[in-house]
Amino acid sequence: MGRQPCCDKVGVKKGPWTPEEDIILVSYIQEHGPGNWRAVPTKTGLLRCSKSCRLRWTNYLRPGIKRGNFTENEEKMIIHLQALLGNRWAAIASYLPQRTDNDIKNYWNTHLKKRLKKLQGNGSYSRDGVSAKSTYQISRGQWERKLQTDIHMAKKALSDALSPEKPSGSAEFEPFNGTGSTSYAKPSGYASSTENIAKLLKGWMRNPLKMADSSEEGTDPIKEDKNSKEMDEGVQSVLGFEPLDSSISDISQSMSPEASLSQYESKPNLNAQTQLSLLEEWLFDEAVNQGKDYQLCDLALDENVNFF
DNA sequence: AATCTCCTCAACCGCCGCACG
DNA sequence: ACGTGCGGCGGTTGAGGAGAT
Repeated sequence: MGRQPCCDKVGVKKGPWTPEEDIILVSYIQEHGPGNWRAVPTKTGLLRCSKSCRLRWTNYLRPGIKRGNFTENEEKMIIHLQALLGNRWAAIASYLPQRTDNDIKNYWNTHLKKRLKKLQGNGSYSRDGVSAKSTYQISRGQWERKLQTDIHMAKKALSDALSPEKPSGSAEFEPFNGTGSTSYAKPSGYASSTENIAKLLKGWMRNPLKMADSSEEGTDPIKEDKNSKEMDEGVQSVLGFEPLDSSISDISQSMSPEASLSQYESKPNLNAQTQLSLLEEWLFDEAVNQGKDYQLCDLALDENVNFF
């Protein structure tokens, strides 16, 4: 009596999702929220495995996802974090809230790994991808422990902030439950985002080529929507600064509260009680050296808790 | 213009950990 | 304490696109 398969292998559709399927899934999640994936195929009539539904949502349809065109800072963060954490893509993705673990994994495998290999050949990088000039006294084990502490503290701070007994200004952005393990309260921000996706998909159905083109150009139609503006404003209110330029904006967007909160079970964020720790300071060192992201780094330093 | 090769990335597979009864 | 089921994660695959010949 082995484990029941997650889905019947017979009659389950595989392969690329169609816009129609996306709409069905998005509509369902808009109404019920993400979670209880096992019920999704039966409730929606989708001939898809529950895992496939979850994956499609988390990697593609979820609001706040940024696609394509990794910025230089994102690349550096990925390289640093990969060196630090290894192939723990979900953990790495927790520091790039707008990127999915799948995206980061793909980007690493297709771009960064090769590039680092080349650089290693030139002697610019050490074996594990960390710049050779950076000799860190702190062991990887210590970093990992501290990272876990960071995440734990962020989770605790967030759950404190969001608990109904302790209303807080930082709870301005209601989380939606990415894990589906608890009941779902539909926040307005999330709902409007999902509406946007539904609109997007409707547009896609009407004019698939045009939509495909725009996505290929790296333009995220969702960003064009007013919800995106709301997100930005939210980011600014949380971060307490206005992005100076596109690179700053990139980072602030990567710290989007919606995206962060959507995975708040595992993602640290820049909430009032959530500190950017030495890790983040370290990650942004190079950007700071390039004269970028001063404000974000300052924030990191201000909020920093000294663990050592 | 046709064919081949390489690259990208969405999606699948299987394992693992956790929650729950 | 144990078994079961679900969700999550990382590795891998393969279809389709882009570029080279």
